[in-house]
Amino acid sequence: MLRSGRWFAQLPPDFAQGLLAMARVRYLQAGEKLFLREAAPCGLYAVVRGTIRISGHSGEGDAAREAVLVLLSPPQWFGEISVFDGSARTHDAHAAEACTLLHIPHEELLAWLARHPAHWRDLAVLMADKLRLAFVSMEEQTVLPAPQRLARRLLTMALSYGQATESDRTLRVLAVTQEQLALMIGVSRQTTNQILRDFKARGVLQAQRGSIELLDLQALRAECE
Amino acid sequence: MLRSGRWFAQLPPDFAQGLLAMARVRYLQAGEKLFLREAAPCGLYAVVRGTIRISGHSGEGDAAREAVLVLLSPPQWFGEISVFDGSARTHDAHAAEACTLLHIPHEELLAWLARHPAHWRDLAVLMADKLRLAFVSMEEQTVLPAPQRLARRLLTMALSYGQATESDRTLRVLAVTQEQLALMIGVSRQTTNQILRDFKARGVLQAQRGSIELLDLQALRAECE
DNA sequence: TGGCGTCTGTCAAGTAGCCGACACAAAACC
DNA sequence: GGTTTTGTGTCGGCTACTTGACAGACGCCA
Repeated sequence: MLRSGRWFAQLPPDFAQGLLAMARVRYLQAGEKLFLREAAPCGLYAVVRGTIRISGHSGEGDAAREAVLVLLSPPQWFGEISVFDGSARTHDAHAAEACTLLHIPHEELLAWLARHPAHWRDLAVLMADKLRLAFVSMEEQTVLPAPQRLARRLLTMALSYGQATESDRTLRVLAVTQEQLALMIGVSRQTTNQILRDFKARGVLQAQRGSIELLDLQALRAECE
Repeated sequence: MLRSGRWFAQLPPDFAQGLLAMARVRYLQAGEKLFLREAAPCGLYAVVRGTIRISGHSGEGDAAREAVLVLLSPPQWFGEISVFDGSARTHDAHAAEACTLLHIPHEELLAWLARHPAHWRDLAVLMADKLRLAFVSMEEQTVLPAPQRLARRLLTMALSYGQATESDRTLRVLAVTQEQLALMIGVSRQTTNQILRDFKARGVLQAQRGSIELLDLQALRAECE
């Protein structure tokens, strides 16, 4: 399963083995929290089953506006920033649904890397991938209107944010509510609903309760303009 | 000068020395290009004097919409993503004004790091800083209205995107046109102008042709809400 | 089985920010 | 020195999106 992820598949075998040897399996129930913003580094994670929601809450108190950064599904790895700089977590991580994770504890990983320093670079490649994605996403956010943003986000999610190696591993059904989708692309739920209705009318996708089924990836790509 | 940057100042001395030993000085005229999106990796850079504009152009042809990602001033380092993954550049880099840069060539840097693999981590910390900034920026972009976004961006630029170590090194005058500012925060030039007028009326800042002078950082912080 | 909470669909009213247009000033270029 | 270019200030009309409100549908749980 993990081997289907682009990053993990391209790791040197000894690093991949090392990671697996240090890994502990961790189960989360739907809604359970993994860590919160400002928390101390606790290591690296991989999603094996289920979905993790990475989000940030900006407004304090009752006027709290939440922004969902990303929904991580297998075989995504995450949590590496804190491994590098030892600083606090940037976001909250919650289980969007029941999850199975691999957890590589912080101290153990540091100790291992101290013995194999060349592999710092391999771990950094994971961060480089994310930085590239972040740049693309920032640019889209500033220049594209909502419908294109939504189309692109759906496409990116279907391709597991670029981590799916084989094209046949694209997800046809995305487990996401319209509300979460709205928070990701930064528009209201109502607008998201309108755009989806539009796409549905053109046979691009179909909406079920709590999930979206992509019917025509080619058409979706066309919607991105 | 470089030592006033947070990242460089915290580097282990041998890495800092190594970087300087490999560095070549490079001069750019205003408007000259350094590299373009899709270009092959050419190494790591540091701004010593002047300003580099990092931007992306999305629309092809005449309907080209440009998004300015960031304006880099001393003592910023950039270009490290391609060093890690060897892939193409994510953005265009142009000299916004006449610049002096340090350039550490790609192959040379790789060779040096091969001899000192533990320093891959130190270089990665630079990327970690940027990823944190990118996350914050993405969140702001989705949840905050334009005036707050503008206020925060001005503040971040004044603090050299978190790379200024001493607080007295904050820039009071930002060399940026309203057009560029608009492209950075993703609103029209007209709207940017309105918001600036508002800030000016409250004594937060003062606008000259091609630059903005921050008069009251505390008040600016208040505008961020 | 019924009840409640969450997700979805849709409307009407309000508004933030866009676009095109134009005037003016400072700089740059002969 | 005059001409052109580039940046700034400002207006009015228009659209996309927001907010708030409500109703129906599905799923979970007592």
